[in-house]
Amino acid sequence: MMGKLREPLLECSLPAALESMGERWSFLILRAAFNGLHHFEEFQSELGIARNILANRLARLTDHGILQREAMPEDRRKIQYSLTEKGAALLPTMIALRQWGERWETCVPAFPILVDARDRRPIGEVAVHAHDGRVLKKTDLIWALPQDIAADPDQMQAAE
Amino acid sequence: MMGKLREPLLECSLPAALESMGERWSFLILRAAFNGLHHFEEFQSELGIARNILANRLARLTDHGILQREAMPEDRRKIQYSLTEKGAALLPTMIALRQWGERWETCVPAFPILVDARDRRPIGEVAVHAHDGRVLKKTDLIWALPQDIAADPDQMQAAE
DNA sequence: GGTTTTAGGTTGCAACTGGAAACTTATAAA
DNA sequence: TTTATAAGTTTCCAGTTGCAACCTAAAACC
Repeated sequence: MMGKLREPLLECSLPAALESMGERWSFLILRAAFNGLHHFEEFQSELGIARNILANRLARLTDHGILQREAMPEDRRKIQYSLTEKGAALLPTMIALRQWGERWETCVPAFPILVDARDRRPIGEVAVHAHDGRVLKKTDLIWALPQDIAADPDQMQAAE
Repeated sequence: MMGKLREPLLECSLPAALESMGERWSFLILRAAFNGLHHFEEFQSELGIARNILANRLARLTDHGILQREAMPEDRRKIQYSLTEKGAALLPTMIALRQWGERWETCVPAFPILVDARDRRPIGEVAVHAHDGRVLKKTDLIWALPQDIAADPDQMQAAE
């Protein structure tokens, strides 16, 4: 990830991502949503978060299109919060952070264990992969300008 | 990620991970470190962060073993901050969050582009993979108890 | 149809956290 | 010896968070 070229540190998408997810509780609320929680009181009692902060975060996550709120038809007092496509797209980030915490902070395997529903085998470690599937480390990455990027063989074939 | 079984929402490794990385600026400082920044003034001028907060975050990240600090031998005023192995292990999390921001927030491809140093081709999307490499979505995941986990074929072979 | 219950919030207030700018300390350069 | 510089500290103020108590609109009960 070294080299002369460097990422512009403040115009990139990471600050944009942190705009919606960088506040305290946001990740924990998101995880609760991934775990099937849907209602204000569920979040409140499971997480032990203050009600005003929870209300604030749910509104913020909804504003950012990460959660969607919908009044339940059978009891219109009940609001169901559920992940949007955009919210669900945070799955790899969340699992990556969880795996990191497991490996480097708690140092105990999570319990219960997250497995592939199809074959009930544990999921792999989230990693950065090359186009061909090799796992890449920090030192394997560099920044490149569009013209320095190797062409996709499929595209080359199509162009021939 | 549904089913009767659910993750204990407050004893898991995610809160532990957020303990060190959940504060404002932590991720941006980490990213700057990945981009080869090493010194207080570099972080300060690149990120525009308040000096006291920067000092606080650098100390916190150092305490948590994510960065290490070392006075440079040629100029002992200069402190070099660099990523530890533990800090470098946050690479997949950071790339995942960046890719998410790129896809769902800024909606423009990052520039410059992160490529594999070996073949200069863009890196893949960070995703959750099954043991055999299939990409898993939220609905493909379930929580399992140790006894419900399918055995690893390699281990089975070894046991036979 | 009037009272009660409940989900999902607000409000008020104390404690904590974040930021800008000035100040400090140790080291190095002139 | 003075001056400059890296890396913080300190001060002060504004904004955010957390907790408890209160509010409100929609069901549910009678």
